[in-house]
Amino acid sequence: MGGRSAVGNAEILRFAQNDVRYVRWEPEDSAVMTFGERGMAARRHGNTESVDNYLKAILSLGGAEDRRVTSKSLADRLGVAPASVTNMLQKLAAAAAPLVVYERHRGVQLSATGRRRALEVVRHHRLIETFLYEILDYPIEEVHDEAERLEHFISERFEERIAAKLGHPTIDPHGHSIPTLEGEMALQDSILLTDVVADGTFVIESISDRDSGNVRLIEACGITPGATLRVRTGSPLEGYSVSIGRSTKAFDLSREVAVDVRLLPQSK
Amino acid sequence: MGGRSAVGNAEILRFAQNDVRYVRWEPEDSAVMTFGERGMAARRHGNTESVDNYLKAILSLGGAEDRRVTSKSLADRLGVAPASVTNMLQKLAAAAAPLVVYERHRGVQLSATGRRRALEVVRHHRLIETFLYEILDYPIEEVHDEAERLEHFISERFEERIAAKLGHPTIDPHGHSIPTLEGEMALQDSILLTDVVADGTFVIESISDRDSGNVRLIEACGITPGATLRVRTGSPLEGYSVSIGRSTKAFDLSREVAVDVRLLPQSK
DNA sequence: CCTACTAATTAGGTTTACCTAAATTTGGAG
DNA sequence: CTCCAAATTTAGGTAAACCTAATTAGTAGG
Repeated sequence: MGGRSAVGNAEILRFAQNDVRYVRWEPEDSAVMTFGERGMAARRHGNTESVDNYLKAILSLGGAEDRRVTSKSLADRLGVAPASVTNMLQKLAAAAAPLVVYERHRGVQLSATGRRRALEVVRHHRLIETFLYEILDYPIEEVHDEAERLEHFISERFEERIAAKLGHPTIDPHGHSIPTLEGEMALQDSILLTDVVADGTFVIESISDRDSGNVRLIEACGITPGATLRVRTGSPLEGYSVSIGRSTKAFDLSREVAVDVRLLPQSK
Repeated sequence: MGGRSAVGNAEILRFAQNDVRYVRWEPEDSAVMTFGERGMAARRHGNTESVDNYLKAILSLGGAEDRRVTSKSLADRLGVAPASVTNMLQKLAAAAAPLVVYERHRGVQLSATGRRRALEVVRHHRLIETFLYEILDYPIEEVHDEAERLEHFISERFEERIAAKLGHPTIDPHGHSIPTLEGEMALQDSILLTDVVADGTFVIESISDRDSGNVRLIEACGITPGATLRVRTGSPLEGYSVSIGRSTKAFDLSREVAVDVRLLPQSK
């Protein structure tokens, strides 16, 4: 608890609270209680870990606009064979309370039920990350893997308790917004560092947590959500030269690393 | 935070530290790395959740003396069919680094490797219970179920961090001792409340966490590890009349509830 | 010593979530 | 408008962990 905060600074917090659009969906069929606690395969909320992971992947790949997601992209994201994806999608779509909308050969989207569950898992993930970072003093690059495992197994009570302990945070340590209990997630229109075309100054919105090596590297430069970043683009071979705040020390980031950094236009 | 302590009072703590015998085993074959991270079924440490549960059950039913455990008792404990137990035991015994010693028709015991793993899981369970109770302010009767789920999925880092945060506790909120990182567990020679034959005064050692209803009921009477209990036995129909400390208010406990309470002889 | 009875095992199935290999589709290039 | 390569789907399998039903081993009583 020594000077760490889930929120980088006041600036980004203000932004998050003002410039927000909500994705909402009606709780049409609230219950997913089709399973009968049968063969011990169904877990805590009725979904298996695997199902949860498919839902999360579809949410993430479909983006806020809810684009159709291809089997191939899911297979790549989840590290399974395309045929496995097809099987799973068929099962998810055929269920009594379908979690996805699926048409053979034309991709999937989440159903209302599926999206609700996906956001619940994302909420768990981000609350756990925040908790590990704030309360258990995890190194930032280790929170993702632990959260990825635990997100499937915590109870509602656990979720509620850590949220309370953290003061109901809205942003996780990587700068990602935490969906609410009601399943709403704030959207921010940030851009990738790799999409910056002209030199300029930005506020760091978030860091992708997919590669822990990159996270460590990025944070080691002082690139952390809420900080100010000055970008000098296109300078060396495909890299980005950046400096933090009013520091004169510049860091060169490879394109591969830069793609994990998202920026907001400098507010004023 | 808030006057709660995993250890009932100084008395029991002193007892636990003095009157301790260790169960130790040499780390003959440290590695259980036979699995190849294959079909996604193998988890964090190589064992599946199910395997861990069998090991825990064998440890618990075999007791400190490491008695042979029957298939039937395992089936009852785990809530599975006897045939399933046989299957699993055969698999565990046949592995490259066997987790159990098993002879058909004459029960199982843990191997050195199996016991180490079982104690590790018990350590996780009890640390998590303590953590939920102390840090997340869970009601005592809810810690068991949550720990039962999470114990299989936390990393070494998580274990280490919560242990540190809690000040490396040796006893969980139910009064059970927490195995050390090295796989040693303190043994206390406590007796069941139901084994008390003559009226007397005792120190409450621990409360079984198997039935959350009983836990709530027992703790609601003020029966908590470390407290002093005066027992008046055989009074009503098979029940026990007990009172706490120097209180004059007596509670009647059914035999069914009393079996969940373990006592230490009054120290002096 | 032989018979019940219970415990334990074997045999044969199911479900979940994967995989590989062999069709199919689809969509874009020519 | 045809053809091909990439994307998908179908078909057929595997490994975990269960289950039920049928068989075999122990063991206690007569």
